[in-house]
Amino acid sequence: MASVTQPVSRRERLRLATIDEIKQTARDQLDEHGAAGVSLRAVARAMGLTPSALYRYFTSRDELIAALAADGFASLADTLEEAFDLAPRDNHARRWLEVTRAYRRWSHEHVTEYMLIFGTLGLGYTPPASQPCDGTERSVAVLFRCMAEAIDAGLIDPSRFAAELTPALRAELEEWRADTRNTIPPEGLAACLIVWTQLHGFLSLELFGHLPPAIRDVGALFDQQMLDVLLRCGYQGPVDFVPGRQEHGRPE
Amino acid sequence: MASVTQPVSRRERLRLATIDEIKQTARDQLDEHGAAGVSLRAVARAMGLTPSALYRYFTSRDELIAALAADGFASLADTLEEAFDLAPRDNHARRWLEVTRAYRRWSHEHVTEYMLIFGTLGLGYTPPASQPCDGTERSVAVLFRCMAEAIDAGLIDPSRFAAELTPALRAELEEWRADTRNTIPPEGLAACLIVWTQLHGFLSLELFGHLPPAIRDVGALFDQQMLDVLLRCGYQGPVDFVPGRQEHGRPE
DNA sequence: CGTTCTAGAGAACAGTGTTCGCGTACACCG
DNA sequence: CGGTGTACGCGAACACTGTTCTCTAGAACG
Repeated sequence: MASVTQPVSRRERLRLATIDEIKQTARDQLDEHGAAGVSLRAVARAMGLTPSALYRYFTSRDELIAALAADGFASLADTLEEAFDLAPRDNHARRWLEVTRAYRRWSHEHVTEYMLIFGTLGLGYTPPASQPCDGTERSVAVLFRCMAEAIDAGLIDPSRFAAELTPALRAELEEWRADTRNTIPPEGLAACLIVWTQLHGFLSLELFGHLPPAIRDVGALFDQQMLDVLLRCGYQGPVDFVPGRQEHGRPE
Repeated sequence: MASVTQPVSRRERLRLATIDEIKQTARDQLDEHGAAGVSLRAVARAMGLTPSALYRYFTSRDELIAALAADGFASLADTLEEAFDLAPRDNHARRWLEVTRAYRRWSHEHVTEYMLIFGTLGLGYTPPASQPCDGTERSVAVLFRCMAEAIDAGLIDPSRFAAELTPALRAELEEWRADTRNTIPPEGLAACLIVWTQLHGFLSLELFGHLPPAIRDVGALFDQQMLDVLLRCGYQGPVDFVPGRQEHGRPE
């Protein structure tokens, strides 16, 4: 959270402060009027500045919004890491549920930022190459750590995926493993991708309003899917369904 | 595709023609510059019209874009229904694969429209209530029909979901079944929601560039996940993995 | 034929992102 | 401490945008 050292002069510190103020003001507008409603002029107005003054800190509006998205992803990663550390280490299903619930909670508390990250960015066009903005990798890393430790503990046996993977796909998963320097076998990575897909798919449908309106207890459905996907990945430890009350029904 | 009858006067026909021309011009801009890059003035310019003239046909820019989204959804529904009808009726896994592949193909051929539908709509803010714009229901209906027929054929036994559903959740699923007038039991609807989540989650991650770059053969991963989710829902019929070449690796 | 109404033009307003040139006050260095 | 450079902010300007008026030519209808 806090910066590591203070290698900055007073000048630099003020500069970083104004950058933060700009981003915070923009975030407020983001929450109020959505991604398209973030206006440089409005930000400047709220700060008592001239529009052109903002160009000392961001070269364009798109860069500002990209910075917001990067910050959002980092915030999500922080939340996930915290949830991971707080969750019980011995109950892998429970920890998985806690982490994914934290994910969902974050997405509800930062709807616009979530849409900024996972929806079209509100920018002119979508950035084709996913810049691995650090937050991305950290976030998925937490999810994958849940899987990896469950595998290591012998509670998940992803060997059933072996038959489903083509040789080429297996090779690419191996390559990916080498890139990210983790120790999960290709079958485990396939499992990781499945749970990550399921998690993201659910929240995406929920936040964009595509879940059936009859479902009011969305949290219960979420828990069901998150625990079910774990079971379907070969998890063999104890699972307590209907665990604890869910705080969030529907957003708003 | 074609209109049912011709209850329109000549005047009305011309009007519909210009509406179509406006939408097509806007679609071109959508593909080129993204959702945020659709400009009423540019559309008017391309058509040799005055900006204000467009307001005879759409009350605002947002309404134009909403119309584009609705059309997109309808187009997706058409594609899915066609794929469903063309697929073999006896091999449910195969049909499921064909339908989901058609879904993916459509999303690749209509990236911007997909993002318009499932990402933030490029509008000022996201419409909180998902207006059931007909295309939505038709699209998911096709997916659910795949499941329903597999259940009816005795090839899917979703009873294992029974233990995962809370009583409240089960009641809401019953309610939803009554709303949509289908015959799928609550456990089957839970299965439907899982496959729908998995499918949408995958495409959303892929299109927004969040899949690991090492995966080049995205189509193979897609097939694997789509068949796997079917198995995880209790499908017990024959499944042939590595079925046929996939035409699409990565978009672009 | 006369009336009605519609498609479109054209101007105007408020707002936007972005660029450029000009001061000025502050941080740094000799 | 005094001079100097530079980062900062201002203000005007340009080229856009969505949207709303008023007004007119012309087609459709009775």
